[in-house]
Amino acid sequence: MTDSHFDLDLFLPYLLNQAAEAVSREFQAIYRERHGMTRTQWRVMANLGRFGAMTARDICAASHEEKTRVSRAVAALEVAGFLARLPSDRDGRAEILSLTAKGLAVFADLGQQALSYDAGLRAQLGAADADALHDLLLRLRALVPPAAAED
Amino acid sequence: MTDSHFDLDLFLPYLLNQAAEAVSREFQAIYRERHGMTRTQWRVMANLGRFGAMTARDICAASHEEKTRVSRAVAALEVAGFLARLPSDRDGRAEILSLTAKGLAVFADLGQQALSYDAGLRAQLGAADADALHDLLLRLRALVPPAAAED
DNA sequence: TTGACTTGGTTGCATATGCAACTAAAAGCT
DNA sequence: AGCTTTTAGTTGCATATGCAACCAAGTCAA
Repeated sequence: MTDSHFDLDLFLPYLLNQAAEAVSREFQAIYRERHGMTRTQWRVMANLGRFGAMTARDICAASHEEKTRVSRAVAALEVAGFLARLPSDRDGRAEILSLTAKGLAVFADLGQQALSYDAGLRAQLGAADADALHDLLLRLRALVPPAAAED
Repeated sequence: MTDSHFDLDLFLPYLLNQAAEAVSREFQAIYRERHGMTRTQWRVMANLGRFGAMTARDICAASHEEKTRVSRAVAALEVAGFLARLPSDRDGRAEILSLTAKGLAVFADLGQQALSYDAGLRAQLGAADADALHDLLLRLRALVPPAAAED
């Protein structure tokens, strides 16, 4: 991006999106075909699988997602029988979410898939470059102020 | 991603999306607020601005986008008076798209915004790291097979 | 020329999402 | 206690998108 004329192909936001879309498209096929799940649903599962029972709010905070998205994903996952809600005894508004046995099985499956997909990606990039990328992405995310929806 | 339990925060596709979304959200505010434009619309403009007159098909090929998306973006941009369609004299199906004077002005504006946004991003990452990121993203995009919709 | 297949582009339909408005429970404050 | 302000979640509405089906112009081959 040295010259004064604009070239999309040198534009970081564009490249980021292209790469993200390309990679996501591939992995999406997995959770979609195997469990009829949407990306947000998969993320919710991933959070519950990793951290155990937590509220929708916690998931929003942990995964930088908007509450509407999470709310709908949770509803769908409940219908699918992957998670259960329990009223919180500390806060009458909140609900404690946790994976059902069925949900745990799905998470185990997708977790494995994710690990191997990720490993494949890193192998193709080379370990050192993959780590560098990982690091850069974290820095980028941190650079940008959080979504307004996170208040 | 060394252990066998899956952690979303170490998952490259997830990080890629987070970073892309964070960055896009910011820049989106610009073309959205200034010209009421959607991301695909902005990309179409960017292609036309950079390459001059071309068909929708060419845009799809150049920007790895799906034809439906491009088709609708073109329709909206035409309504907004940013681009014009001319029947191709070589192919009765194709239409040659080009920016109107108004469209060129918008492109000039957004091009500048993009350049400076990109420069800001690169400055925050540091020139060397920014270049490394740029390179990694291109490699990533190339790694993944193109969308099925591109046939 | 005629018929089969490909290709540029559009449209219908179903779904995911953003945003704003809304409900109900908590917290603060006086 | 009584009142205002947050906060956890949900919902309505408008819009963007994916996918498959579709139309019309081209291409190819006999």
